[in-house]
Amino acid sequence: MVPIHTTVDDSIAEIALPVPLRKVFDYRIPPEFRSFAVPGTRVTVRFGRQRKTGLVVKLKSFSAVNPENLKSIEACIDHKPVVRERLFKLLMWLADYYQAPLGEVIKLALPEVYNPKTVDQVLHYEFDNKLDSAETIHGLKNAPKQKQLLEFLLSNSGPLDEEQLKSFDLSWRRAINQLVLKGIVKVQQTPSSWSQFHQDIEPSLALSTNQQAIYEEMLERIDSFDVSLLKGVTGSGKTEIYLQLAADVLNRDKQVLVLVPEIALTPQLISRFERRLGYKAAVLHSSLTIKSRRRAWQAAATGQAKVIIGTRSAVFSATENLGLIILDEEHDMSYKQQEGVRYHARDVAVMRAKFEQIPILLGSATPSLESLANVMRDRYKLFELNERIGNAELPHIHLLAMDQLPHRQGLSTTLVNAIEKNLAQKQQSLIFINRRGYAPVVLCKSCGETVSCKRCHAKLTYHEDQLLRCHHCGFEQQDKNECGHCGSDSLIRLGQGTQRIEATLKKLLPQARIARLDRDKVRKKEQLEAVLTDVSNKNIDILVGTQMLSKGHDFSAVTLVGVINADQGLFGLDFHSTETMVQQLIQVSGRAGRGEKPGKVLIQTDFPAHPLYTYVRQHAYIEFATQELQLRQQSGFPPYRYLALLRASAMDQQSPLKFLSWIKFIADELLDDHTKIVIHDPVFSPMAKRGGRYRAQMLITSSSRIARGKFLSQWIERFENDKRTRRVRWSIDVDPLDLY
DNA sequence: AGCACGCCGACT
DNA sequence: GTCGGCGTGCTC
Repeated sequence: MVPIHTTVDDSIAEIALPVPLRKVFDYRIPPEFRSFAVPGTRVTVRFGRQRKTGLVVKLKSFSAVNPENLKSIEACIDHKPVVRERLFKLLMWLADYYQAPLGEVIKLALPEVYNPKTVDQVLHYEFDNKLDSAETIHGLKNAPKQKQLLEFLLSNSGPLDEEQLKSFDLSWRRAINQLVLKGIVKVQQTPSSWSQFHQDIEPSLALSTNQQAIYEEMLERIDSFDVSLLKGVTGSGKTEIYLQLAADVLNRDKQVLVLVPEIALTPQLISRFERRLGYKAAVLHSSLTIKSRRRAWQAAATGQAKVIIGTRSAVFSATENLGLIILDEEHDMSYKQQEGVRYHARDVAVMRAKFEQIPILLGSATPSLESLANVMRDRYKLFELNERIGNAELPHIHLLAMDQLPHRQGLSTTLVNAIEKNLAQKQQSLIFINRRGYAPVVLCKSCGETVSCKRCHAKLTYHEDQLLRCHHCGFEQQDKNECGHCGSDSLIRLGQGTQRIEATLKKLLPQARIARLDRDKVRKKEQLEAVLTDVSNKNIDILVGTQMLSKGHDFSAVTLVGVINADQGLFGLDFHSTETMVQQLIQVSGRAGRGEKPGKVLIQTDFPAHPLYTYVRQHAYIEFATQELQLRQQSGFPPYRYLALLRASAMDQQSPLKFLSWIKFIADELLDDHTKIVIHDPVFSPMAKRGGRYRAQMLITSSSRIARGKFLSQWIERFENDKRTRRVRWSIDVDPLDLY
């Protein structure tokens, strides 16, 4: 056969566009753009009748699309790739693994990429020195704000950037714009600069023998892909190992990426890394302003920022020369995105380390069962720090059998007495309860009905501000005196939330300074900081809160921890709930007695004989995990089988189930071999109605990750474009954590 | 997701 | 008569 000779000219580009379509689109590259339109650069294209910014994924010479239908790239935005190859590979892996459209993944990971206006520029403002300053200031006597701002500007030599002006006054922009309009102040655009170094540096601490051994072994693995799992009880000095390892990587002129759970990203943590490592950290998290996020992102991407600290989505930050990833509290569920592209930042971080050929360090006092299973499979290397630094001992954990103890309003007298004694000794106590609000149930005594949400199958929680709130959809209504069913006025508020516990404690211990920490109290980050500062300055004796309390905050002076209502996790619906419960109990216990004085933990329970509490009491986490892993294996749950959950919702009750039954039928046709993939029957979700929509779901389990991936993409392709699909809202969750 | 086309109801 | 509701179809 005569070979067909054709020129490979790479005149076609595959473009990823920010649309929820599981494909890339082919466009012709006009000759004048050939040198610019390379993978990782942004281009403008006509898409249907719209104009869109897209990212070049790859080049090719032929397209399967009819040449008449091919459009051309309109313009190139960049002169060099904004997403470099390794990161790009990671995003493509992610789109494939989580069954998400590539364009969506790019939008999620790099929200700025699709904004064509993204430029690395900062505005600087300067007094126009052709004018006479004294005269100009006098002329502004009727505009005090502008006058003040101008004086501030003049008191500094040279131009000031937006950050600096913000420090003068939060409403600076209005005034400066006026000054610019009047021609008093000149604006300049200059490339943003990043001041790399942090001023005051703290020396490193001496490592214990154990820490030193771990550190040295990790150091040997610093030049290649390697996953280390550092299991260290609270107060055992995990962070010191992070810091010293990070310092070594920085000395090799490489960057360090530090990932933490959302709630743990506090100024204290950032400043600790900065002071110890000597570099200013680029901080990335979801609630930053676009401008400061862009600055930090740019600093990381250009390699100016050596230390990058962030939450979940920071796992995607572009880097110049990444040398190490540290992921703290690796068991924390907030690493899993629970909407849209449902990725798990821990798993993505490990993949990223693999693509970058660098080590990754996962740390936790209570490692996830997935990670421990990976240790058993020899994929991760386990390091353990089982003792606390210095003289600190692990806290003593006692169970309070609620059926045998007098109690009122959910508080046993034993616990109250212990708090009181602690208070008398001027020591702090922490009370942990996993429920917000005042009372989780409002019940009519005469007809037995409870007040529930109109939009969800859930009971409304009574809050102190006389409002009944739904904790699932945000619905609120005024508290009323009459029962909606029988009209009687005998409504009672049952059960305890954080607010009622706080109120009861205030009544019982009027001399105590009590604070509360939950989502209602601390809506904003600053409020959280304020409470934490109050606690560490010893302005608070008793802190009542939800699991927010268990996340990484160092309350060094707390010597007593009380846990109310710990039993919820014992009979949870999820395969995951016992793991989470034990982790939470051990994590809150870890808040007790990190300083000189020993800590005490009191757990109120109705089931003191339950075996889970034995593990908790003995701090036997690894033993618990080993046992639990056996159960997971026997019952066919992760990490031994791989799951995917298909969810569907609609305004009417029947459509979601109908849809799922239909796609199950398609799946059964697709699968000739049922040994590797099992599709469960569609069922209503445990909370069948939420936010006004009816929900159903279907679980898929597989013994093979690869088989699951192949099946899912074939399956989705079959049903996603069918008009029956459009009657429902559907989503796929690969490796789901919540099965509801 | 957007955006258009298209076919039905209730308004100046 | 037409303004606008959202069902359906398409985007290289």
